[in-house]
Amino acid sequence: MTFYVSTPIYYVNARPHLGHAYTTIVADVVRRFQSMRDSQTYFLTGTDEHGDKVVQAAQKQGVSPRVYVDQISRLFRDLWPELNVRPDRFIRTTDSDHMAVVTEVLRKIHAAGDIYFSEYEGLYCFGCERFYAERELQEGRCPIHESEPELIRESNYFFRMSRYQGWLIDHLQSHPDFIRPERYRNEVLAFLREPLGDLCISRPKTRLTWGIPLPFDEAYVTYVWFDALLNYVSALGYPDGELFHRFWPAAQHIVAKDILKPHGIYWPCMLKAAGIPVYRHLNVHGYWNIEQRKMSKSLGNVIEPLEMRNVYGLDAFRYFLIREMTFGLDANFSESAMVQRINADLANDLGNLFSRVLSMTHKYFDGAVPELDPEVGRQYGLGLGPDARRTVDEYERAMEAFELHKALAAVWEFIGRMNRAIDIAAPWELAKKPATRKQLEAVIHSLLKGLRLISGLIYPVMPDTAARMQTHLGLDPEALYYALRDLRLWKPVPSGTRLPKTVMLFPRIEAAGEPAGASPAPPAAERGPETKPEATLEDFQRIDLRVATVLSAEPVPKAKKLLKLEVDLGERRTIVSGIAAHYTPEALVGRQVVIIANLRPVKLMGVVSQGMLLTAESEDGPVLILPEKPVAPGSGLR
RNA sequence: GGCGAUGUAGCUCAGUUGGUCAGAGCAUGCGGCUCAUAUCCGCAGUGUCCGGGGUUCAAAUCCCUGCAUCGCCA
Repeated sequence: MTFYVSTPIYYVNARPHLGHAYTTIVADVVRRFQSMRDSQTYFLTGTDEHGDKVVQAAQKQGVSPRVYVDQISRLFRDLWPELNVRPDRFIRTTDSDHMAVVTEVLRKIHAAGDIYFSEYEGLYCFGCERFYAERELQEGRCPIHESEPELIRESNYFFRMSRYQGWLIDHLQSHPDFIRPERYRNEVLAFLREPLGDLCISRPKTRLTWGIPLPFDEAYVTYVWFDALLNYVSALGYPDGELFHRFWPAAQHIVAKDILKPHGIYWPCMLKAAGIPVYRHLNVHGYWNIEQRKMSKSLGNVIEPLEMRNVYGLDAFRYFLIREMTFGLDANFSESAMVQRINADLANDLGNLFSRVLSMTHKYFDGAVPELDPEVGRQYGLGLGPDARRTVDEYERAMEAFELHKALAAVWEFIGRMNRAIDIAAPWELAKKPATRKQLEAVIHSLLKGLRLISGLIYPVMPDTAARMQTHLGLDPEALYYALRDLRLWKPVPSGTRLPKTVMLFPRIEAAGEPAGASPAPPAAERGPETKPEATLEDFQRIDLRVATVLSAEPVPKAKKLLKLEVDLGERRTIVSGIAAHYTPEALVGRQVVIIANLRPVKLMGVVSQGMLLTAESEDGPVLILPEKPVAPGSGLR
C-alpha cells in the first residue's frame, strides 16, 4: 500500500497560525496512522509564493519579493519540526523543478487546445489592482478605496474548464467519497448544477511580473491556479519521477473549507486535461474560531502554535486539536477548553490510569511483571480482549474515514472500560490475601496489556507520549510497537519485564492563582471605562518585554517626532520611537530602556523598527520607563 | 445579492432511511472506594431539539418561510 498526503501550500502573505498548524498536524497524524499499517507514505507541504499580494507585502517591508518569500517560507518550514511534523518534502512554488513542471503542463494543455486567448472586460480598481464583480461593489464603488472602478479591457488566457464539467459530475457520482465529508461533496455537486465557466489563468506582465511566465506568450505570467495546484504532482517529479510512479494517484489532499472549489473543481479538471489520473480523496475540514470569534489579525486573537506548545505541551496541544474538532465542521479554540480536555482526558483518564496500574505493579510485584499461568489468565483476567478488538476495529475505520475525533473517542472509551474494570476487580483487596495472589497476577497482566495497546493507538496523535508509555512499560520505544497488525494480537507485557519508576504522563493544570469558583471576567459595563478586556497570564507572556541599552540615537530625517535608536538587548536592534519632541538623542545614549522585543517590524519614514519603546502616557507627553538599577541587556520582564 | 452549510441540555457535540430519539462527554450535586495525578467508580437532574407554518396516525428527522452564524462567488 502507498499513501500520499498533502497539505495545501500556504500563501506567504502571513505568518503561520493555528489553522496552518491544524491542517499540517492532521496530515502528520494520518501519515503516522498509515505507517502503523505498513504503508509506504509520502508527506508533502510547502509554500505558495507568487502573486501580487506577495509583491505588495514585500514592498511594505521594503524588500524584494525574493527576500520576502525566503523569510516567510522559512517560518513555515522551521515550524513543522517543532510540532513533531516531518514532511518528506517542503515544496516552494519558486523551486525550479516545480516551475519547470508548470511550464511543461501549460505547454501540453495549450497544445491540446484547452487554453485559449480571449478578451476580458471588467470593472478594475487601480488601488486594489484587481477586478471587481458588480455584486462585490458597494453602491458601485470599491469597498476598500471607495473609488469608482474603471471599465477596462484586458486580454488573458483561459483554461477550457467547462469542457470537463460533465466528466467531473460523473466522477463525483461514481466515487461517493471522492470529496469528504459528504457535505462538501454536496456543495461541489450543487455548484456543478450551474454551467461551469472557464478559468482565467494569466496576468499580463504589465500588471504582475512575480510569477511563472507562460511558455507560449512571454508577455504573461501564470495566475495562481496552474502555478499552485500543480505542486502536488511536481513535488513527486511528474511526469517521469520514480516518486510519481510510486505515489500518484494514491493522493489524499487535506484542505480547509475555504479552498474547496479550487481543489474540488479546478484541480480535477486540470488533471483530466493534462491526462493525469485524478487524485483519490479530497478531505475538507472546517475552521477554528477563537473564543467564539473568527480568527483574524485585526482582532488580535491569532493563536501562535508554538506558544500553545510551550505552555501546554506538544502532545496535549496535538490531542486537543484532533479530539476537539469534528473533522469537517468548525470548532472553537479556547485555552479553557484545552485545559478541560487536558485535565479530564489526559490527566484524569489516561494519565491516572497509567499511574495507578504501574504503581500497583511496583507495590505488589516489586516492579517486575509477574509470571502468569495461561489458564489462570483465562479464568481471572479482566476479559478486555473483545473490547480491545472492537476498539482497534473502530479506531481503524474512523482513521481511515478521516473521522479522527472518533478514533480518539474509541480509544478513550477503552480507557474508561479499563478504569471501571479496576474498580470491579479491586486489586487492592486481592493483594490483602495470599489466596487471591493468582487473581491479582491475572488482573495486573490484563491491565498492562491494555496500556500496551493504548500506547500504540495514541501514537499518531501523541508520538512522544506513546514512546514514554512504552519506556515505562519496560518495552522498546524504538521498536515499531504501533504496528496495527501486532496491536491486534493483543500482546501482553512479557513476564519478568522490569518497569522503571513510574511517572506522571500529564500533570493536572490547576487554575493559576484563582480561588475556586471565581467568576469569569465581569461584564464590560461593571469595569472602569478605561480597562481593557481581561487578559490571561499567557496573553501577557506572549509579549516579549526586555531591557535594552541604548547604543546610539539620531533623529529620523524629515520626521518631527521620530528618533532612530540602536539598542543592545543581547543582539543589536534598530528601534524607531516617537519621542523626539520630548527626549534629545544625547539624553538617551547609554541609558537602559524597556522595549517590546517581539513586535512585528514596521517601517516608519523609511526605517524598519524592530521593536517598541515603553513609555507612560502623561499630559506632558511620553515618559520613559526605566529599570531601577542597571541590569544585563536583554533581561526579560515579568 | 446568489449558492451551500450549520443552529439539539450551562459548554462541546452524537442523533443513519420520520415511529423507546430526547442522547454522550465535560461542568454541577449526592454517594462509594482508596491502587492512583484531591484521581477512579456509581447515581441524579435540567432541554419550546433556533422561531413560525405545513405534510403525516407519527417529525429534532420531510416541505415552506423567517432569524442567526460560517464558507464560496474565477
